Amino acid sequence: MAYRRTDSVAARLADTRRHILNAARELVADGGFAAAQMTEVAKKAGVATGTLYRYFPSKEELCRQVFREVSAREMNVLVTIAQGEGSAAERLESVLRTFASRAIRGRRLAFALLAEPVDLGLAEERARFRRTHGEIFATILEEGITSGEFPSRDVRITAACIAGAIPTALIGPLAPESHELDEKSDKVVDEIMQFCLAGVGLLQPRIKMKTAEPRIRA
Amino acid sequence: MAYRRTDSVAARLADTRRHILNAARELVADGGFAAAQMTEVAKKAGVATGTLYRYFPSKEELCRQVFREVSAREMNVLVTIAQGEGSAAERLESVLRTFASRAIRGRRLAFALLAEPVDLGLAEERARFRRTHGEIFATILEEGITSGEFPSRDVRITAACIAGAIPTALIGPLAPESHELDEKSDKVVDEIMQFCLAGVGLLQPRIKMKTAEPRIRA
DNA sequence: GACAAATATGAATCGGTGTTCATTAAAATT
DNA sequence: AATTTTAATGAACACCGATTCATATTTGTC
Repeated sequence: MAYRRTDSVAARLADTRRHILNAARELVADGGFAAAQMTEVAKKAGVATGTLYRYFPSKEELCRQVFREVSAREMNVLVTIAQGEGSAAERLESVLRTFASRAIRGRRLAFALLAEPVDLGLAEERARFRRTHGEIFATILEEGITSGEFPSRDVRITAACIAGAIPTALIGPLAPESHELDEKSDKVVDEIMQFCLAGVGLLQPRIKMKTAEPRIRA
Repeated sequence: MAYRRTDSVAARLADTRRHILNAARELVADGGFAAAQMTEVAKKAGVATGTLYRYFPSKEELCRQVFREVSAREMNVLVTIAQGEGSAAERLESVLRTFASRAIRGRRLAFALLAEPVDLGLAEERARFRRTHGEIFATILEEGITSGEFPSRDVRITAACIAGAIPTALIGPLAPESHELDEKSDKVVDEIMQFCLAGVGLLQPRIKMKTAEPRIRA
């Protein structure tokens, strides 16, 4: 009779796969994707390099997977807020603040996702990531326009502007070394939000300065 | 007696150097920096690969030089406008429109400068490029705030927002293949400007829709 | 024209990483 | 226990473009 994959084996395989992904993510989290070399990933995961290729067809796919997992977490947070309670303006405000302040907290990872020089494959994932951000913003904008909270605009373009403005404004401060943000971060976030909210044409951009920071861990 | 470099030789050397830079720039202009391989540059410039290394210490330096030349041209255009006649609001408007519409015209080159995945060395040049954009915007903003045209803001952060918003909003459309812009470009530019001008808090953002396009070639 | 110095050449080399694969170990079936 | 199938190993390999360097050519002096 032929060989049959036992549950316990399947579990161990899944476990190894997780280990590999976690190892890769940790490397990325403190050295960027540049630090995610196959040898290092293998070492950190406690497997041989060849083993990596039993779980992922190539380095590119492994990295993409890491990118997707990390970015999916961020996007879920934003989507939850975007689809939650409150007026469009309130939700936009909350989404923007969350985006920015989470990026600041998870600096290195955020830098890797948003700004680190990466190769073609990852650049593609990054583009997807940006596009999704844009869609989240665009949805809220549409609702806000419908409800009369915002003036009429091309929501795609406006959303793209927001999706570009936030990371760029954060990048100087986001650079792996800079600790400049540890004190001024609130101010930076407020300033960015003011720009974006005014940009969409929100008429009373009174920013709630004392909103509690999002409590989900990075 | 010792050898002495003749004028005619000096001229020829300078000429070769130019040829190399031009060849590289042309490759970048229609294939991005990825297409600027030393072999290709040499072929296009009509010299041997080894010769390249008599003029530039490394590929990185050659590419940086190309980046600087191309970006300097763009920045000069913007600086000229920024330091020109008119109210801060008018100049900001003009700078933004020029930035965006020039990027659209020189699509491939703009994409290479602003968005193409590049290696560390070029990423550094790109960061410098962005920073300079920011400074140009920031200067105008400061003047506008002083003159009372804009509300008071942190000009560095606001400028960074603008410097990020424009390229990102253009990127989808800027991607090498997309011809989507050939028709809609005016609309896209207007929409981006509306966002940015509103973002800085310009109170009457009546955009001059019929401003002549800048006439300097890309 | 002869000699020396500078310049150009391009095939061969090098370097760094991702990937492979012959071999070994582990797990499942009879 | 023997046999077969799957999983893991890691040293060797492959790749690919940047870089080098021994050689040839051109230019400058006497």
